[in-house]
Amino acid sequence: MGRKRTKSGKIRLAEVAELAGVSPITASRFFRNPAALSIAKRARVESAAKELGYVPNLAARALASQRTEVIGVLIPSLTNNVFSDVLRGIYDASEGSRYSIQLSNTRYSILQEEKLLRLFLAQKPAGLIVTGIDQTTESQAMLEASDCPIVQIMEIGPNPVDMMIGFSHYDAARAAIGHLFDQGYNRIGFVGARMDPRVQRRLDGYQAAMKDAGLFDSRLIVATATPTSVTLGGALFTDLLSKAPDIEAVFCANDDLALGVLFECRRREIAVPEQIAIIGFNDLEFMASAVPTLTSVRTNRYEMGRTAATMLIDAIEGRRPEQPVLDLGYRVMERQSSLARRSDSRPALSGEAAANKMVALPSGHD
Amino acid sequence: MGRKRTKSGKIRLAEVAELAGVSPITASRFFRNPAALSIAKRARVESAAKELGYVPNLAARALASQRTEVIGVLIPSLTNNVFSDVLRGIYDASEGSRYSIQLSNTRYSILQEEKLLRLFLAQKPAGLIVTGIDQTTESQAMLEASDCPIVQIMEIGPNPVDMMIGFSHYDAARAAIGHLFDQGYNRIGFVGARMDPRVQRRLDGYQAAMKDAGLFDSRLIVATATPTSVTLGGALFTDLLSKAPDIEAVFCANDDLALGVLFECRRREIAVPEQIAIIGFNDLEFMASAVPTLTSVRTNRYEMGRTAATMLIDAIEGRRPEQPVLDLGYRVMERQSSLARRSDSRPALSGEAAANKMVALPSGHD
DNA sequence: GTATTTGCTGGTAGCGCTGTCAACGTTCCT
DNA sequence: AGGAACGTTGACAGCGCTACCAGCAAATAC
Repeated sequence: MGRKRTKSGKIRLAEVAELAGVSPITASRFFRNPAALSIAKRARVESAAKELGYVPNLAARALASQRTEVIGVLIPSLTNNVFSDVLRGIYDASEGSRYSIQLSNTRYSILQEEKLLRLFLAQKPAGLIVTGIDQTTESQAMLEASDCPIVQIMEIGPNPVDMMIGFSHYDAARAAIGHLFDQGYNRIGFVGARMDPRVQRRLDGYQAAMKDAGLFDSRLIVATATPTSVTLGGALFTDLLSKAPDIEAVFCANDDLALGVLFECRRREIAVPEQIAIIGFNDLEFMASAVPTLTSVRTNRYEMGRTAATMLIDAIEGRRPEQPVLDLGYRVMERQSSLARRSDSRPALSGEAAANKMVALPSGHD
Repeated sequence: MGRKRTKSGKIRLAEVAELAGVSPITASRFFRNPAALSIAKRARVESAAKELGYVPNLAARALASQRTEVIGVLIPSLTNNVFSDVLRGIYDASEGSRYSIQLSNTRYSILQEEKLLRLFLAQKPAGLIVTGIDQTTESQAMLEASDCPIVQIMEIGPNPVDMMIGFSHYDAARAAIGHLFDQGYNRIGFVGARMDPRVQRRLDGYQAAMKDAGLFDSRLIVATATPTSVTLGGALFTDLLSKAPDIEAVFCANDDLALGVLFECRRREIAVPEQIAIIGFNDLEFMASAVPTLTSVRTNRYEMGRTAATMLIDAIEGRRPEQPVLDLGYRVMERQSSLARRSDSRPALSGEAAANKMVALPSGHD
């Protein structure tokens, strides 16, 4: 027990090295690149570390190596369950790796994002995951100047800072409206909340589709900056009904709103889809078990987070992806709430399986 | 521009000190305890730091001071929206403070929790937030031995490691069942998923209430270890119906299950609450706008997270709370889905406001 | 007026680890 | 056999900051 001089037996790399009978630097290498050691020493260091319960001091490592093993993640909201799926993917992918996640919330403010970015970058993160493509020019410049890999998630656009993974919200919205057209609905309302850039692009897609079909009418649009909720869905739908009582279908910018619309229909005894069809966005779990089951645009959020983190870690470790921009696409999950119109027979409440026809995959964008 | 020798103009504390005309140590003090400086130097250092855009190197600080400004948070799940509310509270409270949040996911495994705890503790966090009171004895020992403040969240129990904030799931479940008794329901089923310790204690509360009333019947209980979902709610309810077709009400261990039960009732054309009453747990946002509106037990998750982080930061900075164990209570939000039974008149679909009667607040526990 | 306290400032010496480079022994090649 | 190439190891010198203690001036006490 005379090995360590510090009180309370602090285990440093030096202690491990001493027990293993090697120099500290060799022990250090064991943790960073075990392959560089001979088999014998590798085993000796390993068992010494285990015996002493050695845990490396990350601060010292970061200071000495001039880099951290932190992946910074900037997302606009913790409330929105869309992001909790993405986060789950990110955390899952980071688990087992040496990297730890540092999460910050921009609250949908690109100025706040810029501030946080400056803070993050100063700590020399190993990599960065940022949401969306609407950074300030200042943020843009900082990201360009930084020497760590960066992944932009949630959507794809023309000028990736580095890597990018997401899908086209514009195309996805067009596909949703296209599906409703196919099913025979023409007078389609739009209900949106929060109206962040991605929701805005969904609105753009909706508008373009409606205009192309010669069906555009501004009275069909209800949008608010208020954060989304199920209750709000009901309220906005009520609004929409008063502006356009003759609507045949509603495209909801997210599933919470769609559920609110469904409940409001039930409250008003409006039959879905016979009187009004509903389509949501994101395909949260509950959509498939609602009554009627609710059509939605599936977005691969968990996979997006997971792939983003995996790509990032690969890039950090020098394995740059051959494809820096990944379009994860979307998929219109057709369910009862958007069954074909003007069929005289009441639609049977059958299972959804048969109705899950794939309408679009990778959004063949840019 | 000949000030700094390092390439690319790295700004260290020394640069700031030089520009301000003070020693590095004085500059250092400015950031840790400005009050210790004379007014004049304080201003000089401040403007020098701003001019150079100085950002402290956290790794160096941590290494030199032997402590970090990291608050470790251990939660069992990122999927469960209960935790996203708690997390939002934690992040909100940490914002503006000097502390950053380090989140890890135990996946409902106390062994995983133990492993993560060891990792965290080795980095000397400023404080720790852990979920629940069911740590392994080893974890318990590590927590006791650690010298940083610790808050246990989500529930309260007899032996706090340090601080504790939550409520009694047992009492809350009893209150839910008590409410159903009051409304005239006797044959009450239990539907639970995941069955983590807190859900288990809700089940215990349910069982105790039923036994006390002489109404216990094991066929009334459907519980599974499967993670919760709306769809699962429907499936478990189907199970329950087959085991006990004569049930009058269902207590769902969480709101997702409750929504699934509601949809399943609709699918089977079972009138709620006329044929079967429903009560959920957590009072997620959608409960109040479902049709019928769904009764639930409100738990103050955001406040719990926020208060936990605030208490922790206070404790870190030496302001220990006078009350180390905080019971945040719960509240049965009475809504249409549990309207009084055997009233011959169909219950009117009135607003919920009047029905929001407080049944219980702080759970007067230990 | 001297002794003591207080407030502010600076010097020195690391915190625990890793980057760089040199040196060693071994194997392989010509 | 001699030299090059490789694989493996270690010495040294910091990374940027802060703990500790000493020093100095101004304020207070006697």
